[in-house]
Amino acid sequence: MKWKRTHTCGELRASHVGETVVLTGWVNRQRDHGGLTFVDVRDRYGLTQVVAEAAASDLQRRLGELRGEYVIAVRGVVRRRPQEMINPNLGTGEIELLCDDLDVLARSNTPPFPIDSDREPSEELKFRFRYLELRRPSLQRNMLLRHKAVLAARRTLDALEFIEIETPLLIKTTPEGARDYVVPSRIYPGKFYALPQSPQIYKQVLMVSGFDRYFQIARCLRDEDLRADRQPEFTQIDLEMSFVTPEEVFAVTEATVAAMCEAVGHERPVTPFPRLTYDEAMARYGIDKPDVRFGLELEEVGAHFQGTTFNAFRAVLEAGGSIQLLRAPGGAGLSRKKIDGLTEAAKQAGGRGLAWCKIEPDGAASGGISRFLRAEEMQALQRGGAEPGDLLLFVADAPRTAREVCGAVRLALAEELQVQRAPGLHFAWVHRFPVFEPADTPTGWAPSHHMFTMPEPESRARIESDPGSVYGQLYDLVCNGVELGSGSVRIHDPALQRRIMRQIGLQEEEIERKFGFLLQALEYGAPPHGGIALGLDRLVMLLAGGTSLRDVIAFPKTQRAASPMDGSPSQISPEQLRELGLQLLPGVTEQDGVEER
RNA sequence: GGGGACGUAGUUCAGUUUUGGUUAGAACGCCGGCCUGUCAAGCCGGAGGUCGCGGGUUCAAGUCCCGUCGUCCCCGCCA
Repeated sequence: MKWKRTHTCGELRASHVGETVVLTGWVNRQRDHGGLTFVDVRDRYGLTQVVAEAAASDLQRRLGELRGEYVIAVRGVVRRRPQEMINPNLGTGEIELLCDDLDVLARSNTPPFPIDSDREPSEELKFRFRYLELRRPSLQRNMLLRHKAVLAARRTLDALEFIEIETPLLIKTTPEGARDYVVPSRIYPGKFYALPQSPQIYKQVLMVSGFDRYFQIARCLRDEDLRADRQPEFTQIDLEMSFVTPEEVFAVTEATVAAMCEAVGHERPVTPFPRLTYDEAMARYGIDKPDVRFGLELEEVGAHFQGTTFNAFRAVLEAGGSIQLLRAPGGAGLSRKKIDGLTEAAKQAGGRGLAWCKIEPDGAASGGISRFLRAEEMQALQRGGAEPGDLLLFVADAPRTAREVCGAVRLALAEELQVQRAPGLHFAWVHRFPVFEPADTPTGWAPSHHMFTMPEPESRARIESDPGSVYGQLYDLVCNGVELGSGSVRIHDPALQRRIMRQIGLQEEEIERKFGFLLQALEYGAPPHGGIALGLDRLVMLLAGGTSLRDVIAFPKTQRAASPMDGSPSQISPEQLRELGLQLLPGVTEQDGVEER
């Protein structure tokens, strides 16, 4: 390099007029007018117009030879643009650089897609040329936003006396949960490490060690199928505190999240965040991660139908089921086809169907199940707020199913009606979850979150006798219907921990083999502790206004968990396999679908 | 594991169904020329195609059928 850069491409203003400066960057666009050539130089800070005039004809010829994405250094004098040539869309639009010399630092092939364009290339291309995709303004912005958010989190947690400690990536495989990514051991042929699904056990051990406020920006890996909001490797802001109640975890989390919002230019959210219990969330929204930006809340209307002659409702009520009502104001205008679409949503959510009727201008019910509705039932519904023009949707089923199905219909209905959502980010806590949920395990129960959650004291006696009624000190942070994080107060009593493990069907031998080290640690003075893990990628996605984690992760994987840029995953050599004591099953090499490039 | 959408020039797409039919188009980009105030510069000219890949039906396939690969969305899965 002939010169050192003196300013960035987003920096120069009218106040710099007259200074001789050096800019470096990529050629964004070049406009050759014959006797006058403009080159826009771009770096991550902005764009500056460089100009050469006929007076310096050789230089102008060299500028004219520049092509898109060439990397250059330009030296020149900052000059004010003529008044009518000021570009108000550009931070540097008041000035331009009158070039006196140029150094081409690197040439570039014609890029496979334009960097400076709103037109979206195919996902395939963007993956293959991820480094060029990252050069585009939207991802430049998102990466910067992510950096600022993480920095704000670190600063906040540091100020609150948290210390950042790294935990291992090569750990022991644990049962339960997601499928592990596994790493073969060379030194112990036939044995494997697992990559962590979260630093859960390590952070609990750190509490035993006396690091009473720990955090980590932790990479987590889960070998499960991908979604727009799910990558196989993702990042959590993982934190754990000793001697705490959920309230203190809430306060720390709120402070951290609020600081992150503020750091990236969002309004600081009002704290404390609203809270609702799991039961309340299920009763009002039919889901444990409610989108509270709009109403359309569920209503239990079983009581209205005690004497119903409508068989579908009567059978459900007699079996102890529930009837959930979703009232869609103005929904009477929905076509039969749209209502069928909602019924489809109900079925997809595990429901048997959707009962509905419309309220006519005169207050009478029409369509759907209207002919089964008796006068007193209609009156009860009207007292409950049903008005002319409404569409009433009913889900009758076992209580839990009825709510879940109705919750799914609620979301579909909001889409269908294009219900106005409150703008901005709406955080909320959902807490007091059941510890166990019915599952296909030897005991019929699995942890609803994870097995380290402290059951509420009053319900501990029922762990064995009535697991479904055991509530835990468990909490989720949700935002705009997205689950952002989840945490709990943990069990620090080894005996209680063993009871929970047995209740989810772990055998004594298994407990010792897989969790013996944790249980042993708990025998040596384990403080009461609790914490939370926040999905950093999802939070940043919301802050950035993106719709996919690919928008906020520099090098994400495709839906099939591959990285087309570098070609991972890839085969390993026979030597590597031999060294690890591994042999591939016949046929697996042919199944390798990753295209060589 | 299952359901759906997409794949045509360097890129984004039209053409594919209704109807298989001569030489597959557009815009942007690229290459060359002209041009002293552009900033999505303009004007003139040019090059550029394995219609993802393989097979089949047909006198004839971008178009119909089967398979396969890739990308995306969803279900299952994700303590």
